Amino acid sequence: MKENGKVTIYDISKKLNISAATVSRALNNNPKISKKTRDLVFAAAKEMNYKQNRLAQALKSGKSKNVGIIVPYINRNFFSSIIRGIEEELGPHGYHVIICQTHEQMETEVEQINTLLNTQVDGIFMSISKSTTKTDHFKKVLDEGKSLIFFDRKLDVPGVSSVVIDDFKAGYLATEHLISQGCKNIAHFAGDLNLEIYKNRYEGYIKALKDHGFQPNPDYVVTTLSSVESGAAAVSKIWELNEKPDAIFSASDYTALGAIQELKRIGIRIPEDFCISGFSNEPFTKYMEMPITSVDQTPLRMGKIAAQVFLEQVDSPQKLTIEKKVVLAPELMVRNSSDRSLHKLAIH
Amino acid sequence: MKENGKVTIYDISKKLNISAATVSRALNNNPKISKKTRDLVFAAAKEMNYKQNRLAQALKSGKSKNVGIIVPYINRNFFSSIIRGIEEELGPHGYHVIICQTHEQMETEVEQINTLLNTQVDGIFMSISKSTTKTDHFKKVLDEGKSLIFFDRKLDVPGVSSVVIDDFKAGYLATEHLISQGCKNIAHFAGDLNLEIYKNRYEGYIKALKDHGFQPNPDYVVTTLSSVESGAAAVSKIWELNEKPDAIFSASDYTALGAIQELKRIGIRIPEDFCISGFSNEPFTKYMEMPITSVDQTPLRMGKIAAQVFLEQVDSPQKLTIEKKVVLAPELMVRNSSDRSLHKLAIH
DNA sequence: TTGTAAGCGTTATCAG
DNA sequence: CTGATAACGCTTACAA
Repeated sequence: MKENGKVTIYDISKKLNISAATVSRALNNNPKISKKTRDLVFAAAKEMNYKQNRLAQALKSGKSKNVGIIVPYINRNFFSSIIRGIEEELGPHGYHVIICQTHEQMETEVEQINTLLNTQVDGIFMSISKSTTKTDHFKKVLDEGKSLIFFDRKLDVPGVSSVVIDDFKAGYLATEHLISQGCKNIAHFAGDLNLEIYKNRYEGYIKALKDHGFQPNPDYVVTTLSSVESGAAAVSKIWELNEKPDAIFSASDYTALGAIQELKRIGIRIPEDFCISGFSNEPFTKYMEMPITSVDQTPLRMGKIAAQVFLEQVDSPQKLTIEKKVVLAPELMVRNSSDRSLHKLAIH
Repeated sequence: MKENGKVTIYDISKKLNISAATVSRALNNNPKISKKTRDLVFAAAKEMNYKQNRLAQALKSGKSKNVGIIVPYINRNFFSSIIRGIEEELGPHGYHVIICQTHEQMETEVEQINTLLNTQVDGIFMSISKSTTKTDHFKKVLDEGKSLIFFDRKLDVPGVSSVVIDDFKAGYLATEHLISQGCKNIAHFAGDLNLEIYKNRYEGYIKALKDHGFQPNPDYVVTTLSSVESGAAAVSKIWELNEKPDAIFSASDYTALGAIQELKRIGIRIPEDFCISGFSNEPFTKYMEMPITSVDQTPLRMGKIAAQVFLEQVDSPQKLTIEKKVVLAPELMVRNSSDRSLHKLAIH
């Protein structure tokens, strides 16, 4: 029957003694085809194990029904959850998702964008790398008439849509929460302040302090890498101060964890003496013996919404002019590391 | 200059007054092209911002330079790490990876395979869903002359290559380790024994017991879901036995965590009174206050090796006959939850 | 060394 | 309602 899985509409047309065009129309449920031939075609297609060649379709139509997703690393919970959200939203619409990693290198990012464009994706979703400063490669995507959507980490580029969480609000909420627990000297473990997300978290922290009558203390702000070791080191650093903090709002769950470990090591009781909040709601935060308060960025939702923004754009005729900025509300997950309500009696 | 990013070799050929064929050859560094025209073509291509259309290339050559990866869920650390491994190995060879999820449904798995074949991927990597029993859809892939590679969860299908870890050995190692810590009554929290991986872990556990002179006790084997709650429930169950166990080899890190929480709740000291080992080396296991012993499945390496197997096959002319079975060695990560060496003095 | 022309599998246009 | 034909952008015999 089939020689090597290469059945085309042409084969069907020969078998039925009709033209390939008719077969194509029948397969696409073109209304001008008689029910009779349509049934005939479907039957033959099934029998001959025919499969549409999406490559040919794509070449003809100019739409590949593929989208690209570029992230620093695939195997970070936050990113893989976003990818999952995009896939689940776009899959039912017939799209496939192609995944690329930048390893935080701008150079790689540029390259990935180029190969994705070569491959004729219909759009690109991405979180920019930490080292990205230029924006030429983003403009190229728009020049080709494809939509570009940033999620989480973005840069302001005209014409580019974005879906992010309100990092400012997240920083504000977390800090306010610590204040509500009675903390007076709140430190902040910040990420790279050149990245918008970290800067916003920092500014939310500052604003919350001021709004509640606290004077921000620059000594209390430590820039850290997102790692356990970095968190422990940062605690050592602030512990040298005369007036020691009694809380930390950390922009990373990993540094928060490192901080907790170090604080315990030097005999500080949490949350009685010291409260702490992380950021990202990494899976491990809720599994700890002392679950860590953290900000949930709702990555699954973020992915789904990014996908919806994309769908709106491809369906729209004047797509290039659309530029949608979605800002999602973060969710503070209060857990033992900062929840004194359970310890109130013990304190006094 | 460029109207809408649609520059083709034809545009270049017109501009240079040469044929499109020559342009194509020049771009592909065909040696029969004079250096002069080659340089001219490259210069013009760059100036006109020409981009190869990989779709057209793919249609012509029959190779899309895309591969599909099908997993139950993208945002599981184990799977996303494998995907990362595949991407990093295949990227430099010009391949893109397309990702699909099955949500553990065989029906979805069949569908995903079909759409991937429609889209002309050059090969498919996958971990089968829990509910998969049939193998027709796998045969279809082979019938189309594409290579199919299973990783971790597999079924035996002639012609399909696979990369897995030695789950039997992993079960054996973990159990033997618990025995070496002095445990006498070792329970096993098993996964669905219809899946090869869980059956092998179970059998490794049984074999280790026997090899060390212990009589396996069916009451000590509890089938669990991979969840924290399920782990706690399983502990309650074995705690009803007259002769209570003094160790657990759990086929999942989540059940191991649930077990630890429940054991602590009822006042059991770990590892002094009770040792426990999980499976998968989930990130949280090492971050716990009491880090959990676990089996590392080296997913990154697994992905890279799966990719290498694929590359060998596409390069080979007789690809269909090749069937490679790779079995990787697991790594037992011994941590506090089962390490009595630090507590020896305290015990006696 | 370069040009001509056919073809990869579809779909759209134009006839009939 | 159906057929012929061109075209999407590229590669590759076959010629020149």
